Amino acid sequence: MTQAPPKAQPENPLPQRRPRADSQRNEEAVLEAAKCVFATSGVDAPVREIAARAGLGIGTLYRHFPNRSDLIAAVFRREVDACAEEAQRLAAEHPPGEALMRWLHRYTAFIATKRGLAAALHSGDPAFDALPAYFQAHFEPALGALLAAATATHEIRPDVAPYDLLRAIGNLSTASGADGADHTRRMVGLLLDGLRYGAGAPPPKAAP
Amino acid sequence: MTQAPPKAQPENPLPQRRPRADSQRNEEAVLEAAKCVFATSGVDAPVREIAARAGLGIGTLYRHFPNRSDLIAAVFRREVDACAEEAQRLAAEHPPGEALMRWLHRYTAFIATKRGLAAALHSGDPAFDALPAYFQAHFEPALGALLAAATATHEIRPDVAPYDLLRAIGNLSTASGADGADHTRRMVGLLLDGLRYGAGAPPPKAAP
DNA sequence: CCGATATACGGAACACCACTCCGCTTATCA
DNA sequence: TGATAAGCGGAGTGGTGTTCCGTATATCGG
Repeated sequence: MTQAPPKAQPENPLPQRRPRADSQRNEEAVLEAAKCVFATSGVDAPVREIAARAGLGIGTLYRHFPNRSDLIAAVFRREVDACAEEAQRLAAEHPPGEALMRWLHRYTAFIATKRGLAAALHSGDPAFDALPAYFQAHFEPALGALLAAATATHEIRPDVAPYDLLRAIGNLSTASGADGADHTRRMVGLLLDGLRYGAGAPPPKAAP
Repeated sequence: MTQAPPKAQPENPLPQRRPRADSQRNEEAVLEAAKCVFATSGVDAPVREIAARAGLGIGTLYRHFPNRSDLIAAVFRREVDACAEEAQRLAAEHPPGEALMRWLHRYTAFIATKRGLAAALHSGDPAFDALPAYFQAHFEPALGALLAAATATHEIRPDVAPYDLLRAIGNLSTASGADGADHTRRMVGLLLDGLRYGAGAPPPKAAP
């Protein structure tokens, strides 16, 4: 009597049906729409606006992201992934020094779009708790590889840790106000010149 | 015909009646209530909560502060005033070195309550535009006087600018996370020890 | 190929927010 | 001590994030 009937019991622990294709497509559409809306209107943009841009109902959006902060966190992770992957691509397509410089500018652009998000990070919402670790786990190896390659060719000095550089650029980018963007660009440029300052020797092979 | 009637025209440019006593009392009550509510619930606390704590209607609150950000800015200015005034009080009641250290800890406490506000400052709301200047205009002379006095008695090194110290403590206080408060306290302590490091000589009179 | 059914969709409805409006109250002053 | 302008209170407005549930549809056993 306490046993389940012989059949017609849906297996709870292992749902067998593969996820619906439209569901995956819609989640993708929401993320893409949210990325655009956050970029243009900031992270405080209404959820309805995102749903509208994705061409979906609000209910659908909330099915995929139970609340606003989950959506913000998902978009953030997605952009971290994209930026970190670009490090590999740049390393494959350019010489080490140039790949490094290109990526650091790419990273600066990434940080620049995260002004509002930095504030949200300190809001205490548990959805954001894991983001700093995610950030570090992806960017530190990405930059580490670029730095190692550029160090090996003596294009940059060898004594700069990836994490320090990530943080320094992040902090420089918090400068805001009238000429905030300009000030950031100049200061980051100065920092990157500093990277090249103590290099061993410009050409690939030159050792006494 | 186009002229005004000979009398009974209220003078527009110079309102003669002195402001009503209850109005001043209520404005004061709103500021005090807002200070408490912001401290306990953060700057995102509902306006209704502040009005309720002040024992007033919402309309009354909005009569004094046309919108939320005006109220936040007013509370901020008020706390800046209180903290800056305390510098004078401490200078009068303690020897220069101790007055300086006590005030810097007071300032650190002030900064600690401004986590959410720092985010609001970058929100683009024009009500906050003048706050950084207000901040600097009050704190720089306050700290400058304390530093000068402590430098004169050789209790601290003479080469630290007030503005740098204010900013450094502010930036150290942005460290958040698991042990954010603790980390801030340790780092600020270290910074203040650094202040004493290069002093000329401990006692007031000792010159070779 | 074709129902059966779990899964996903859509948007009306809800709770809460900042902010407005206007009839009523009250402090000020002649 | 009125007359009257200034101030007060809170219901109302418009907009937000989030929930709920009837409807539509992709998947899969037959």
